[in-house]
Amino acid sequence: MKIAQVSEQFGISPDTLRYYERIGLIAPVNRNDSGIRDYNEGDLRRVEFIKCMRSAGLPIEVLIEYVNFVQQGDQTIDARREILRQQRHLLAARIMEMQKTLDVLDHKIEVYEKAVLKRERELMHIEDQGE
Amino acid sequence: MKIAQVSEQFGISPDTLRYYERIGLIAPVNRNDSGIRDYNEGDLRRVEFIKCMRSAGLPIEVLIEYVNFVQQGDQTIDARREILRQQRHLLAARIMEMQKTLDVLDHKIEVYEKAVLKRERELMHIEDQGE
DNA sequence: GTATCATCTGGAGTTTACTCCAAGTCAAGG
DNA sequence: CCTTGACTTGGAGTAAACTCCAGATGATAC
Repeated sequence: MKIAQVSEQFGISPDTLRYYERIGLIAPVNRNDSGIRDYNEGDLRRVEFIKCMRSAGLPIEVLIEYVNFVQQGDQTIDARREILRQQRHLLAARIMEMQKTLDVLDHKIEVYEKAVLKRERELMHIEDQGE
Repeated sequence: MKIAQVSEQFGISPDTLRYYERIGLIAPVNRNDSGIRDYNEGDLRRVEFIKCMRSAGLPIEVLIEYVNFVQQGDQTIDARREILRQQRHLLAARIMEMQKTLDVLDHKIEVYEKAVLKRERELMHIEDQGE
């Protein structure tokens, strides 16, 4: 699969895909005879994983460390699991914080809606008086 | 309340607090005779609100627009509510995306834990044979 | 009264994560 | 054969949000 299609499929620009490869976030992708990237299934799975993690805000640096460990084989399983655990922890905390903010927003929106209703009632009142 | 205490209370550096004021994210804070900031209750509430919104990732630009509307008084209530609604929508979407990633992480961690158990069982097996 | 400390300002520097660009190569269509 | 278009590279540029700094000032501790 060529880079344009991968870009399409995951909503990541070709520039970003090449950038990820350059910095070692995605292992080097196979090329065809003329040096053009041809993503295989493994590449696609890796891209999808990175897309998922990045969309939740996991830092590139941490992900590079993780994929480096993956490439070093089974003796790094403990280290990898620790990275994932730590990131899971941070992510859960961020979700909770965002949920709090969501509640605050909901409350504020509600207040604004009441304010609008109140103003509308007042306007009607003025019209009533006007009639 | 002086800037160092505010910084302490909200976990925002003095530099950031001054920066927020400079860019109009927080209204100018009152100063004492020697020109030093003295945050009053209103200031503190505004700082807390900004802290909350920023911690959930709402862009500074949007928040500046919002606080500008607040300063323009009641005729901007509709606009303000619309900003909050839109940001609420975006935030909810981000939370859902992060929740998905959290699930993926949990699954991967579980797999790693099984892998470790498997390896441990194998090691024990080898020891059994060794005995 | 002087040394230290917190604060002030405007401006420059940093970090993270892309994003864009120029110049070059290759394959296919007319 | 020539043009068009997708792809390549290395490197430069950008955006957002801080973060740091130098130089000045004013207050506080001894």
